[in-house]
Amino acid sequence: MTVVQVAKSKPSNTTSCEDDSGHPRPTGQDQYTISEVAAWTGLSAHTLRWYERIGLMPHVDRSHTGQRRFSNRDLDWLAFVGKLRLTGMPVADMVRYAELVRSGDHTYPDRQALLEATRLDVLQRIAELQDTLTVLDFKISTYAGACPPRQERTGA
Amino acid sequence: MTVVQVAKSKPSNTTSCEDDSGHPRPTGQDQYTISEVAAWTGLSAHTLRWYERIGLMPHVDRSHTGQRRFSNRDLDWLAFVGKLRLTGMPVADMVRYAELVRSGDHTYPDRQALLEATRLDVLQRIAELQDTLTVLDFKISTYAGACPPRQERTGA
DNA sequence: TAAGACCTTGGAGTGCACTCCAGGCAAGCG
DNA sequence: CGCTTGCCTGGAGTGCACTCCAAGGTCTTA
Repeated sequence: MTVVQVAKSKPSNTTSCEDDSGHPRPTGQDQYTISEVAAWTGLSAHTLRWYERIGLMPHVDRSHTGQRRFSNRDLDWLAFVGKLRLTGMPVADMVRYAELVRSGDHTYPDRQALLEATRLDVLQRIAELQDTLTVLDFKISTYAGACPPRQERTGA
Repeated sequence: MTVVQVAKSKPSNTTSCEDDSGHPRPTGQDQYTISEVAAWTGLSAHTLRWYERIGLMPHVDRSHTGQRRFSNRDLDWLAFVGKLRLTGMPVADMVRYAELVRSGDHTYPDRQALLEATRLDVLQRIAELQDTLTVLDFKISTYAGACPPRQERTGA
């Protein structure tokens, strides 16, 4: 039934306290133009500016002429936001999380709660998807000729 | 993608060649008003009418006064559509599938191809979600106090 | 120094999937 | 009979997440 497995928590080779925020970036620099970041993240430059405007990005550095210069830290944040986005979290909630981060260390419990709620959502969505997979596989097998669905009785 | 909301549907344990399109429905009848169907599917009456309008539903029977009377077959179809919706398939694609069904048996290969493509999407989405789970678990573990992230270096 | 690619802004526009509204018909009840 | 509840229609409105535009400044390469 083509199961893809649920919720294995991370393989975790790096379980140390040190995170990996310093890993090498595209150009090896710490200054990226908006189009470089767009290419790297897959987001459009429009979207990156929009993220900043709505408070989903910390304030991005500017060159002396006012152009954005993204740092590696910004890229890390964007990568994380990309993960949150994949979970289906609404942008408004991501903004809320960003606000918590900006508010300082005393928001740790709130942030943890938010991520845990998200985690539960993800778990549920995975379960739903696996359920659809079962249905899909069944339908596909009927179309595969093993069992021609006379008259499309289920309507599908 | 952002798949939102559910619409819990029948468990459907029968996996034989015989489909289960005749199993007992809420009231045991074969005639349901739009509000009964809305309650049962979790969709709004508005949405059900809209589905019919855009061609996502086969033509629904009407009472002598023109009110919709949904059949068990309609409910089956709706349950399947709910599954497709959970996969994140755009409504336009579901309509396309519905058109194939209406076109007759010679569209089996197309339908199969469509479902197989969807299946692959689902597999990929599950993989993505499991990936986000890894990230989420790691973040949560840092907030859990085992290892307070000094200075929020990763930005999260 | 000039062309052309790239960046800036606020605000307007887009596409999707609903969601609601106005105005009206129909059935059941006291 | 009037009242309430439920349903009908076409079309307009909503919320989200972008996406694009106009008008202009900047950077790079020839």
